[in-house]
Amino acid sequence: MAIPYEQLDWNALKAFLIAAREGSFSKAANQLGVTQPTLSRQIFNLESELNVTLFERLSTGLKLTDAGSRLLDFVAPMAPTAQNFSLAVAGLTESLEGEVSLSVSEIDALFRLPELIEFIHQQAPSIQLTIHVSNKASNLKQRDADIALRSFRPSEPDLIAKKLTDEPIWFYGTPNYLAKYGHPTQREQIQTMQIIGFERKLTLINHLNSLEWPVAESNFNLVTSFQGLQWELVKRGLALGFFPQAIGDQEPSLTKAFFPLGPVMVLPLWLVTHRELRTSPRINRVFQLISEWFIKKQS
Amino acid sequence: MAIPYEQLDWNALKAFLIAAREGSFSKAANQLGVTQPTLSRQIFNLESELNVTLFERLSTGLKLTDAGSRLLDFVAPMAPTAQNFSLAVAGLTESLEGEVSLSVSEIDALFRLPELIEFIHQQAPSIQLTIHVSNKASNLKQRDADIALRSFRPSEPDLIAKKLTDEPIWFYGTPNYLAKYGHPTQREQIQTMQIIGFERKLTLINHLNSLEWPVAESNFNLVTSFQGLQWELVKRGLALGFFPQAIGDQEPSLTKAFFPLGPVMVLPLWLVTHRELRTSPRINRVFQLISEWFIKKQS
DNA sequence: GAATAGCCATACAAATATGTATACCCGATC
DNA sequence: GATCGGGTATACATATTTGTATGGCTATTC
Repeated sequence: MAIPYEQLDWNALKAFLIAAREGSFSKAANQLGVTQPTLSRQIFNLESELNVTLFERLSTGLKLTDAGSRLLDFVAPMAPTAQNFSLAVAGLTESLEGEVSLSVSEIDALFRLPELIEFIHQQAPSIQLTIHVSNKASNLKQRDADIALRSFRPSEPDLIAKKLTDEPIWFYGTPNYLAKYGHPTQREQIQTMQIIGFERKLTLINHLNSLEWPVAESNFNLVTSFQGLQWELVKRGLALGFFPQAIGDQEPSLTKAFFPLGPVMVLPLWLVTHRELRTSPRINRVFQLISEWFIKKQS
Repeated sequence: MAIPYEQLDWNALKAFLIAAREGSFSKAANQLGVTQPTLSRQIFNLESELNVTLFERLSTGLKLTDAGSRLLDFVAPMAPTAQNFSLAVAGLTESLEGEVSLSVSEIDALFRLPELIEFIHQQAPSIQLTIHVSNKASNLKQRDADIALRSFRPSEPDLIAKKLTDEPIWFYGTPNYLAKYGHPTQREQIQTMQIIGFERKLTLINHLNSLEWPVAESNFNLVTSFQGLQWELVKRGLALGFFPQAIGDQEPSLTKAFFPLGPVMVLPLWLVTHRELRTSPRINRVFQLISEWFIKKQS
């Protein structure tokens, strides 16, 4: 009855292979990084377990038994397999080629990624980028993506995070829309205006109220979570919208509203990745390139 | 730089394989015959050594990383190899087919083996017998043969020995040769007779002297170590010869000399084998058959 | 023949691995 | 929402393995 391979001591099989190759416990022990008595005991234990004498011990070294010779042929292929595994490990940990997945919000995908991807591709052309676009927080722990841009600090202790910037978020509108309301500069003036809303608008309303913006549901007649549509509706002069300053200021048809009051809020932008940053040169490289790009953009 | 396969922990590779297959440390631990914390630590150590994260740990179990998936493909072939090895072990320890080598002296080869081999072949036809004929003691430890018939007890502690019989050794001669010397019955009468000598005849002379046979070099004018020729020369009436009683009595043309004085000496006959008797069904079987044959021959 | 080097096996002390117990997390069910 | 079952990680006690030191054997060299 054959012992299941799960129950076999694979290190003892390795020891058998090396001892047979070297013809000596002393020499094989050197190769294995153990001492001769240890190896002697390991082979003895293997022989006991298998109920087969693998070697005769001579004072001049080892002599394979017939059984030993025969079994050696069966176990020998494990060595090249293990070596191929080790080469694959080295290839994985040392190579800059391969795929890195990046998770970003819709607005970042529309306004930042074109330029950022061009930058990354110039710096590391062998890296394949896969972009996941979602406004939901990517689950990096479950490997939805390797790297994410997020506007909140990650709470998972396993993730690695770097803060890229603090982004002012302003109300933006067309000059015509703002002229229609007299170029408002007081918070109370917002009560007669429209703001593009998200799906969870009660949360948004409460949050703006806590920031002392006296808004109500009547200010949110247009609701969409798709940030690209928000952008287009604001550009058509239908309502105000919230946008990061770095993005809003790039659009000539939009201008900040309530300018003397400053930004509505400030959101952090975090670059997040999972533990593999420490072992994957590719992920590490992309992480660094994104970081550099934001630094450049701020200077 | 790839780690040499000798330095890899093959049991950890096995653990990786099984954990990936089961998708759970708890289940894999069961398969491996260890506990979950042990397996958890083993994989942690492997990840540290390889500098690669193989699994993400979820409270619902394990999720292979990209790296883990990729490396799994490289290490997977080790499992069938190990299983083939285990099957080969089982085949070796359980099979009655295969070769057994037997070492015997010339005289046994000539007079006993024909009948013994026929008996063994009838009882175990799948076993291949290889017969080594030599008057030198076979070195069983060095695997010159699996089993030996010897007229002295083995001194090597590693060998397994069974005493088959105590063989009387007689002087034999033709009736004509004995009549020529008056059918001798006194030890002194041997001084005028010829005895077939071995190559080391001084040792033989000393030994016979110690047994109170008054012989000298002049009694050994014919010397050969080839036992078959000794036999033929004695049958031609040229001299006396020493033969085991069981063999000498089978030859009608020969008769015991000095019969009232009894055998010249008594030599034991041992059946010897190496440790593999305990693990090889074939060797065990041949050992037993030989033993049985001698028992039958004596009754 | 004596000395030396190389080899394997064994006893005892030290180091390492493993098992037990426990805490925490998540998902499913009631 | 509370409970249960399944899962992983960690601390501490226990068991096992390994290293060090030593002895015995053989082959080679002087």
